[in-house]
Amino acid sequence: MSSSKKVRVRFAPSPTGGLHLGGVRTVLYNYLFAKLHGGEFVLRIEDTDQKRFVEGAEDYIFQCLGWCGLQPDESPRHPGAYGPYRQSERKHLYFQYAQKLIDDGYAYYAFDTPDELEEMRKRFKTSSNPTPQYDQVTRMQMRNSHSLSPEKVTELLGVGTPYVVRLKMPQNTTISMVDMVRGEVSFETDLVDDKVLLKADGMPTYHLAVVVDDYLMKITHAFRGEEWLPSAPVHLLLWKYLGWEKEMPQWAHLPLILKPDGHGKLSKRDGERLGFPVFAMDWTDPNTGEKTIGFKERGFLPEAFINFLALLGWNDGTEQEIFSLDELIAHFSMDRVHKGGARFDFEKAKWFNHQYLLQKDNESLAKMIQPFIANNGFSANQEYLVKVVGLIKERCHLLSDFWAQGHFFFRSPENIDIDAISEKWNETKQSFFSTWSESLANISTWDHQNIEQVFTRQMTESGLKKGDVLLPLRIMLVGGKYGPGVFEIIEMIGREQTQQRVSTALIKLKA
RNA sequence: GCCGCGUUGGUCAAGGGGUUAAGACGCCUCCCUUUCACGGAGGAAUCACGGGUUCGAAUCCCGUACGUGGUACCA
Repeated sequence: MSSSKKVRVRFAPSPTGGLHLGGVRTVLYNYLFAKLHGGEFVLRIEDTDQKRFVEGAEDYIFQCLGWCGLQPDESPRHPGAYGPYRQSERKHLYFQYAQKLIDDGYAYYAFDTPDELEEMRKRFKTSSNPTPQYDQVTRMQMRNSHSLSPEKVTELLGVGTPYVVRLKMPQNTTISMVDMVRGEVSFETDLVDDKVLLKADGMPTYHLAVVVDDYLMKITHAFRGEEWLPSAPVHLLLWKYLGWEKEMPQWAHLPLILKPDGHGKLSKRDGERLGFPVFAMDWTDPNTGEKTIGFKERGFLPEAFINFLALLGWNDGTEQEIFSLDELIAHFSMDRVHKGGARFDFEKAKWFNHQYLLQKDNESLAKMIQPFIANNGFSANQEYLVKVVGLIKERCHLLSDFWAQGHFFFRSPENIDIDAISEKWNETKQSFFSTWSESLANISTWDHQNIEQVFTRQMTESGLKKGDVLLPLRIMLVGGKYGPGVFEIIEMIGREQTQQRVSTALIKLKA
């Protein structure tokens, strides 16, 4: 490890939409690594593709990082000494490096239009080579500063012909590197194409930008998704050609997060299909108006979300699964990151959240569920909510579950599972409930112990057993076979609500 | 197609020549609770396949299969 240099890592998203869970995990690993080594975590915005710019996406990224508690040390909003932090604002920096590569013979001008490229791919396409590349075999048949005479090139440049700059891949060379998670990996240059470095609009592609920026920003460790591994040789070559080989960061290509079922990388469509979030927070596409739900709004605690993500592809070798952020920092190491992709498991994610929910005190939980109750059109004071939380939290996995598990604390149940009691219903029960309900008016001390005592006495007098009446009572009150103790519910919802719900049910049962 | 990377129960995974192959989620059974959940006790379930190397392979090597990623003037 480069011991002398201060550790600097970066997360470099392109602001094109919601922040994917895999992106958050990449941020997390960057963050953990940086903090563990007393380094700096920088956020750089990769907005070199102006066609894909999405309004609000950058702001959204900041919000997500804020919610997760993974604040960058340097970013467009808190610039350090290496700004600007948006590639679009760094546009002027890249040309000189492209020029240097051309001057040194490592890159060249290419004048081919998009149509010509398409034509080439069509022309060389065979069944054994379905996607022909712009490479050493096709290079000389295209219009570029290798195939054209110097005079022609000068002329084309002179009249302002649009051009791109391409990297000239060397022949018959093996390029290898040591990846922090995979060990040594190698590539044959003959199989890599001449990547575009500078686009016709003067913007760099990712390939040039990532190298130039990582160099200029003194990045020491570069972590990214495994999908980048195939283009690693391009980047390796660039570091070398630009003469910065000794400054090159150490790479780590992180395993992908895969769909829970079927094939491929997890996408937001899977979330919609299977009913779970994929983005960190709600994201509304400003162009289509399409809204995608986030972990936050679905009821996750950020600590749980982070903890779950950390363990998806990494573990510290012990049996510990619950880690605070500080513990994660202390225990994290890149060489314990898995090589293989991990399937996303929403059930496990919910389990983590449940663990964190249980750790929270009722006061703070009550505050947190406030918006979820409000979403359903109800509200309650903090004191009441604290009690509700205390009664139902162990049966909630997500903050949003508090409504499903406790809606009856706020209103009469919309539906009553009458079938569950009607079969064994009889006149004795009917009259017992009727008189008991009325007698509620006489209870002086309104607490669940007392209510239960009275209930039990009357029940016995009527010749009934708990098994006969407890379930019916529960269903009258909450609507179904779930929830905390019935007498605690009665204490909470009060005399009138109880009487009302019982009488409503009694009418239905009689009919 | 080609190239890269990968492969331990359904899922996350420990284990890196000799283990009864951990643990967690989920699932099932039982206990607790006359609901559900929590909690407790159990259970089913795994080294992709084929060849080597070795006294001995989940562990090392080779091949195959499968998965996954890439193959853009997108990142």
